[in-house]
Amino acid sequence: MVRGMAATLKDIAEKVGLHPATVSRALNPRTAHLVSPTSVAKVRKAASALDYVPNPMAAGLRTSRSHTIGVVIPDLTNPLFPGMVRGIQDTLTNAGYTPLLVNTDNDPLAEKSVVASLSARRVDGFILATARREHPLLAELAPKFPLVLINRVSENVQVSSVATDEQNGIRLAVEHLRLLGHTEIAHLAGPAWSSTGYERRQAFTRAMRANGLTPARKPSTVESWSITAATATALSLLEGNNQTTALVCANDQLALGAIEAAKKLGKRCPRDISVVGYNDMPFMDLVDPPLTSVRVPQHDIGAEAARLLLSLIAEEGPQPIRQVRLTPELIIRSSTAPPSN
Amino acid sequence: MVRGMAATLKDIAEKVGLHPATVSRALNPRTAHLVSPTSVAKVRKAASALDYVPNPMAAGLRTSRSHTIGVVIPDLTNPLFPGMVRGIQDTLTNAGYTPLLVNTDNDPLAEKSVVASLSARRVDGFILATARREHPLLAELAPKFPLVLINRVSENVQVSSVATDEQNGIRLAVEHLRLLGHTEIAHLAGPAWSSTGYERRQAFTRAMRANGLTPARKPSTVESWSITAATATALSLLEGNNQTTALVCANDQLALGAIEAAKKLGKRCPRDISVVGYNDMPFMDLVDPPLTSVRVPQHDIGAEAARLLLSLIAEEGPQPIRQVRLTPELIIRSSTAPPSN
DNA sequence: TTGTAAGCGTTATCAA
DNA sequence: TTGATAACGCTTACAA
Repeated sequence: MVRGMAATLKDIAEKVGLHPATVSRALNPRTAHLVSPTSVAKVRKAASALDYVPNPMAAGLRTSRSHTIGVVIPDLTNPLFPGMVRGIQDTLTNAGYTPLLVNTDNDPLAEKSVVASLSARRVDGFILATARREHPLLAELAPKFPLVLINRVSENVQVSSVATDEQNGIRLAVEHLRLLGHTEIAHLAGPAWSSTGYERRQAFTRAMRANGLTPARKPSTVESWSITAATATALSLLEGNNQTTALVCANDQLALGAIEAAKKLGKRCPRDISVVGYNDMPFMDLVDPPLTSVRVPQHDIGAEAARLLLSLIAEEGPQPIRQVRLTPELIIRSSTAPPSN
Repeated sequence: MVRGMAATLKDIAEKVGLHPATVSRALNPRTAHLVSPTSVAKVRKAASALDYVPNPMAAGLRTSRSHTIGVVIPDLTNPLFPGMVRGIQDTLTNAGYTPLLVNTDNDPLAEKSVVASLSARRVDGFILATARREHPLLAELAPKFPLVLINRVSENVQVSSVATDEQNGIRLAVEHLRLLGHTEIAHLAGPAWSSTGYERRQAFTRAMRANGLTPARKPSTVESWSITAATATALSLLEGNNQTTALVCANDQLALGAIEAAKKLGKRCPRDISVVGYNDMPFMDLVDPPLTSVRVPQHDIGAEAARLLLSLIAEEGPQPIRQVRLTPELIIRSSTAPPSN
């Protein structure tokens, strides 16, 4: 078949001597029962003989559903996201939906523009993995679209979400360090504008208290989720500080930066300083030293978010709010050890 | 504005007292010159007042162009791809196109089905990053769609492509090792079904000859692009083999597997064996030891492929074939050193 | 410069 | 059980 010449309902109708409307009904599982079995069979045969594929633009124009989902993430090259995106893709594709993936680079302006272009494409819903705590778009989007947040929850607006239990994850890290014998534990926190940065910082304070510990010092906040920024902040945290023996980091990039800083200061990880990361991105088992990290189930988060969104889309009437929390797991490797002094 | 109530051309037409067709012309940059400047101004104002966004399904149905591009990759969670995909996304989005991303997991059946679903969506073209040498779909797709291959070229079918110069990349690796003093150099080759595996293997033989060297032994072929498979193959390559002092690996995963195998055998990298990777994926500077690798410009490949595809789409008449080769670069780190004996 | 009218391929309503 | 018809929102000859 030549491009631009795909078979249509009309072609099938002519071939089998039925009306296009009947053919449409026969081919649509939801309406096929309205058509006589004989006709359905004939239509199906003709359809496959003609290599018929329904035109989603025509169907969408008529039904105003695109079977398309906007997936908004900060940055695909951040190794945290590919796993989640695949979870989303696998689930949506199975259900006959197509994800439209965009990046915001955590820039609110860029986010506004990509979300606008997704609305223009008439997506049927959104999965948002953007991490800013301030999120004006959310209030704007939530009433208009089925919506699921991943890897974070909303503080103000009532929206559905799939995230890990940060309290629990950070608690696992703190407990692990306490059990190793650490008491002087500090937190390398993520950016204050970031929802995970904020949540994990609070979780740290709480987990320390729950373990009967006092933080070695006020958490140091890294200005962006990057290794280089983390190195700089960790440098000033660790320099001339022989008290702190362990560091709970708000994600793996920060942990890598902390290890880098320790190396620069002539400290050895884990001998002089234990470091725990968060997310357990790919290859964290191969860095030097292999990183102890709180694993978040990336594929599962994505898959669960997609399932949840599809159920919201299927929902009649007002959108229910569902908040799913998945359980993180501590992966113990070689960046943590008992304190040496 | 409430969901499902977006403004249409007709709404604007009523507001400004013109016909919808005129409004359409005024809003379309390609036809705006046919409309009086006064009308254009009025229409533009009304359009933005009503938050008008064109409905791509309606436009697409009429023009049979979806402004959508199918992007087919093996697996998004392979760190080689996110950079390329972002290059594609950034370029396509700027041009008003939306990429539709799918994974094949290198399974020909899965590939067939995802490509079918993309055709069903009426994509305007394809970017294919699938790596199998046997590729029946290619011959089928090429006559029907504008098409660009990335990270590989086609052996049989004439299609456009953007890839790095594998000859050159492998040559950089071999020369680097020779300059360090290695003469007993072996190749850990990628799967034979894979086009890069095949190309790099050939390139290795040629580069050795060009450097006046004889390969330490016949290349060992790894059955899949995975670290574990590579570990197994490298184990049997290195075990009881004290002759080989350097390994050129067909990609970074294989290099990581080779290092793992060396460790298991009590060999130290780079002291006992030098290892070179290919691709220079993210974090290869942080593994142990930091990996010397041939860097391929991931973002550039994606961006260039998108630009090329857009130019093919704009082309009238038969599709020209353009083969772009980008230059790789050797990143020297600590997995290579002079031979110690 | 603008209006008219037809049609892209589908689905939903109504009638037979 | 099937057919006729209209409509979704847009573009594009063609006519005025």
